[in-house]
Order: sequence, then structure tokens, then C-alpha cells
Amino acid sequence: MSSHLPAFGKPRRGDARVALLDAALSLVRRQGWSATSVDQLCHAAGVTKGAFFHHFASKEALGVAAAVHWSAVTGALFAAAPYHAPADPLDRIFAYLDFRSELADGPLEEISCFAGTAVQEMFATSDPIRMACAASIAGHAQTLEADFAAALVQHGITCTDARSLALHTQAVLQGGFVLAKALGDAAAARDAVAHLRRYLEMLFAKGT
Amino acid sequence: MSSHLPAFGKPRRGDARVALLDAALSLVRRQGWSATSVDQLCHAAGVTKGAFFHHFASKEALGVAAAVHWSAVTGALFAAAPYHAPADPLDRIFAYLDFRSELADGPLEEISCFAGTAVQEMFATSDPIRMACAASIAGHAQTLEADFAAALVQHGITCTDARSLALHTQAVLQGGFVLAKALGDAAAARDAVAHLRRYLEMLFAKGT
DNA sequence: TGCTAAATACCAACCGGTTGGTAATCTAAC
DNA sequence: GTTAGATTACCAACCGGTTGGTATTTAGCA
Repeated sequence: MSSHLPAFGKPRRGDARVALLDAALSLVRRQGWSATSVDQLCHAAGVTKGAFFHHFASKEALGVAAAVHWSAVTGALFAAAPYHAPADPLDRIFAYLDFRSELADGPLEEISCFAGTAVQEMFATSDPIRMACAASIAGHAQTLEADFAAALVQHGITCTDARSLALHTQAVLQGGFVLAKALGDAAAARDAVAHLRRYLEMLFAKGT
Repeated sequence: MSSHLPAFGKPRRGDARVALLDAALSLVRRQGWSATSVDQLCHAAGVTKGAFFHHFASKEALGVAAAVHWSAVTGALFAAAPYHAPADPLDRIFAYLDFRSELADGPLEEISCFAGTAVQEMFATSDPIRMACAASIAGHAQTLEADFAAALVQHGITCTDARSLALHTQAVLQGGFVLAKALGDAAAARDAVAHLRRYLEMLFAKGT
């Protein structure tokens, strides 16, 4: 509640942990996990290495905490987003996709997913980080599951299930990020969402 | 012609370059670009660092060459694959998707894409690598474009175009890889392909 | 005072890259 | 068809800088 806003750029005493986690999100999204050094994180957060290892036992431990932090930050963003307004569950799904498409209007470095970026590098070398990223992605997918389930029932669709559709939505978004980064154009991410929207439109129109 | 086969595991003289490129493909796909050191590449290839910098001006230069090598290796794999057999272009697309689904049966480290993995880390820090990866992905997508174009005409579909569909196919595959790595299960990649197949089935059935 | 957050200073290992040299291979003159 | 000479392919040792991580000290709050 009365969370004192960080008055200026300099982090106050007690802010080091969050400053490091925020730095991790932006640095890892820009340049990946392995290329991001502890020194770099400390510099970006405006703290020293002593503070880093006071709050985190290792770089890996920070990675796990950063994935949790990412879930919290994005969770708050999506919870506050206006796409929950429609009464019909399918309309809420479409509103979610429109919202994701709008998010992809920003700079390239802002449209990627911390968890997706980190897990691509670390899936074979750090199980704690892999699991934390999996929980982040699957957790976000789960917020769509109830709407998908309701829409499936409403339209009498049985050829797939809500969990699969929710995960596929995340897969298409992740793939859109990869292509956008490669082609240097966020439009690639929006195109992927547009195809996904058409898929869902046809899938749910079929049963109506 | 009389190219003596490499008698044993030890690379003969002249093999160093290819050995390094092959090592790059497997190491980067497993642990990402930044986590893969030049020493590691040399050890895996069975050569010394002197050989490395004889063939490549820098680690970045090897990255660009590895992306080209990746295109050549996968290009040969897909060119020799049996999915080109069907007479109907749409059937060839479906056969391609089935083939990609089969490929995802192997171990997790074998289902990922070198270009997609590398570009996710390097898109903001190395434009040469970013462009080489983009060329690899877009080049592979282009091999599907003619079939998509023919199928679109055949079914009278105008709401999208062949290039967009070909790129979206790659986006779904890339996203499937990310989810498979996160969840530790290649089935996630196959699920993504299955949803893509259903999308295309409905899209092209509509126009028939 | 007692406890925690953060700063300073430091380390051994490893990073990408360079060095000077050696051995295999190609070329061409004879 | 041999062989001198240029060229390529490769090796071992090394370089300065950076890595993740630690030990010790100082400042702030209750």
C-alpha cells in the first residue's frame, strides 16, 4: 500500500533486491541470461556486488527470483488490463489477443518474455531456472484457461481442450517474439497473433 | 574425388573448420550462444584455439558461418525428406507438418533451432549474427511459399498471403520449441504443430 | 546494543584473442 | 617424377581483462 515510490534514480536502503530484479528483467530480455554478468546487473541496479550476494546466494538464485518477479510484474499488468471487460468468455480471449498485439507496438526489446528468453538458454544447464520459467509461462497460460473452457462448452467444441489452447496461445506469442527479433520488426509478432486470432475465430465459429 | 574417409574419430587435417561449425550447432542449441566459449568449441571439435582463429576472425564470425552451416545442414535434411511426394500443394504442406512433428520425437536438445536460439540472445548485440539467423529462418520459410501460394489460389483464399503463412509456420515451430524446453517435454512442440495443422485445415476448407 | 543492509577489496578461474612456430600440402621448374 | 619453395592448416603457450563468488568492514535502523 504505502509503498514509497523510489524518489530519485538512486536506490534507497532496502531497495537493492528489487532494483537487481528489475535490472535482471531488462538486461536478460535484451541480451540473454549468459551474456548478463553479475557486475552488469549491479551497475544497472546502482548497487555493489556485496549487496548482490547479500540478497542472492548465486547468480542462479537471482535467476529463479527474477522469474518469480517477472510473473508478479506481468501478472499485475494483465490483471489491470481492460480486456477482462467483455461478458462473453470468447470475447475476453479476443480482447486479450488485441491487448497482446498492442503491447507489441513498443520497441523490440520490450516485446519479449523474460521466461522464454532465459529458458531457451538454460533448459539443459539449470533445472531451477528452467522450472521457474516454466511456472511463469504455464501460470500465465492458466489465467486464460477458464475463458477457453467456458467458450469450448458454449460452442460445443470437443476436438481440443482449454489447457492445450491456452498453452498454444503462449507458444504462438513466444514464436512471434523470436521472429520479430530475427527480422528486426515487431510486426512479425503482431502477424503471429493475427493468425492465432483467425484460428480461434474459425474454431469457435465452426461449433456455433 | 578420392577423399579418404576420416578413418577414426580424430579429425584429419582440413576438417577443423567443419568440426568447429558442427560443434557450434550442437553446443549452441544445448546451452545458447553466450554460454558457449571458444575453448569449449575447440575442445568439442578436437582442435586448438590456433585453428579456431585461423579459420574465423572472431567468435562472431564463427556465429555467422554457423548460421549458414545450419541452413545447409537443415536444407539438405528437408530436401531429402519424403514430404515432397504428394501431388497436391496443400497435401505437401500437411506432409511437411507431419515431418516436423516426427522430428520432434527425438531428445529435447535435438528439436531446437540454432538460428532461433542464437537470435534470441544476439538480436540487440550483434547485427551480423541477427541477419544471418534471419536469413536462415526466412530462407527455410521460403521453401514453403510456393506450395502455400498454389494452395491459396486453388482454394480461392485471399484473407492472407503465402509469405505470411510460411513465416507463421516458422513462428509456431519456434514457439513450440520454447515451450518444449520450458516444460521439459517435446510433446509441447508437437501440440503446437497440431494446432497449426488444424488452423490450416479450417482455413483451406473454408474456401473449398 | 544487536542485527541487517550494503560497501570495499579481493581471488582463482576463465574469457576472447594473439603470438611465434611447425608440419602437412600444393605448385611448378627441371 | 622429383624436389625446392611458397602456402596452407594447425598447434602450444601466453596476454590483459572479466567472470562468479568470498571475506571483511562500515553504515543504519530498532
